[in-house]
Amino acid sequence: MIDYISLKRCPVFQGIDEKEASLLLEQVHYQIKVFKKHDIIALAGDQVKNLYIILKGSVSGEIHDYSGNTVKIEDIEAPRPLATAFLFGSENRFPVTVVARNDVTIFSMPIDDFLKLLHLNTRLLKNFLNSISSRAQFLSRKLNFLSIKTIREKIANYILQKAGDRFHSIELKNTQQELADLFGVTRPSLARVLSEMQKEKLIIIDKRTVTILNKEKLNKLIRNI
Amino acid sequence: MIDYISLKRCPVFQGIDEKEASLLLEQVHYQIKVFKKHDIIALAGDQVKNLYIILKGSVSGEIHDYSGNTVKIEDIEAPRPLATAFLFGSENRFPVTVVARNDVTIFSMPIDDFLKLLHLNTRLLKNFLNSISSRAQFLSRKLNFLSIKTIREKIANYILQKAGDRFHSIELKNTQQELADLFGVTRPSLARVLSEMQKEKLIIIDKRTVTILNKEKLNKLIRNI
DNA sequence: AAAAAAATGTATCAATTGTTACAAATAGTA
DNA sequence: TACTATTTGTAACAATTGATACATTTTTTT
Repeated sequence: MIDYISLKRCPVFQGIDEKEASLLLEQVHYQIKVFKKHDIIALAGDQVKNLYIILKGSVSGEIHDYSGNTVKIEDIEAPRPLATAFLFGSENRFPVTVVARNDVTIFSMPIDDFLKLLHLNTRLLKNFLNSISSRAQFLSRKLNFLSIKTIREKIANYILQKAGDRFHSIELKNTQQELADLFGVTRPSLARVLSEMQKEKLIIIDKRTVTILNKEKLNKLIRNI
Repeated sequence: MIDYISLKRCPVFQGIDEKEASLLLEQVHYQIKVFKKHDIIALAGDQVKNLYIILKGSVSGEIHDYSGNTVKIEDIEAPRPLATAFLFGSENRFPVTVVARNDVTIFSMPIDDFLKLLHLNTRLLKNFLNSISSRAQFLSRKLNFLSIKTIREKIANYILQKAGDRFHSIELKNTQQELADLFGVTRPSLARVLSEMQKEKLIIIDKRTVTILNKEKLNKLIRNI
């Protein structure tokens, strides 16, 4: 029997208690798979035939370049599910190669069994729909952000979003280089615009602290008035 | 009673025959709404309270930059559903403004009723999961596309994707303005780059037909070699 | 505390794209 | 066909960003 403590931490199983879960899991097939560091869990292009949930450890999603170089796309840690947005849909294949970053334990259940569970339990269905929707929403927000054209607007957007409604200053957790990557611009370009915005007294930057001097103008910037 | 012919063409209702469908639809509430060209169907930020399926016509999903610029994200045509990925999830709001591109008829059903249907019918559930997944997959591809920086690369990418492996020429279905919106650039800029690429004998454009002259170079462009 | 590494500020010049404007070509319609 | 609206081609100039380089500051390591 599976250790349900890890599983219920996963968003998909939230709000379902152990008794209910064990009743559900009795009716379907599932496996617990163990991988060691650097093991390949799935290859890019492989069909996704199972729901995977990482119970322990973390994996890395990688793309292998034409010249054999490896580009890391993202890390996924327990207790997150894997590639839920690719379980169904027209192209249900792994978009990346999944590699174990350390010792990894994975809960695996065939799609059809999972579908059965979704039918048996409303909470599970709602959870899963929420999970997959949130993923799409995340992508959509990313898309919105990328469609902002000028660096200045991106900065305003980023700062105001971080600041929320209440605060005058925010603490940056990233280096300029990381921010620049996030914005999809070069580091010197970002620094230049930050510096301009300081000269215009929109913000003050002191080390990693950004203080908002003129919230109105920042807002107008976003709205491009 | 609704004309089921349009509805069953929608991926969500695929494989469900008229008898079955009418039995299902009897148990829930739904509406048919009609819009004219340029009507706003939903504003970005509006809560998604209903499942929408386009029965007739087509709509455009747009981000309105505050300076009045419009970035078209995509066109959705009958019989596709609308914003399915935003029915659930933490932020169930329209990510884009939805505008009618012509005379549009839309089928609308409250979320709770729809959830009820998902429980009643496995095929429907599977269809819906497929739909929402495809959506996430689409967004993911879109994100990749938007992260391409130069117009030249975007064009190469677009043309090669349209062309697939076999053909030497493709037929554009969009005006330059629509393409430019899709790319998130201005129309003259797009035209300029297209013209340059013609001069460099990468492509030939005759009216709406684009002929690929140098596939290798186009490929290299994408891969940034 | 000293040395090394990383991050930041800034400058210059090149490349790309935006803005605006207008003529030419094409498509749509009476 | 003739007229109109839409689409396309192109040009000149402005604005933004990229690329590169290097000094300075800050952080991390020894």
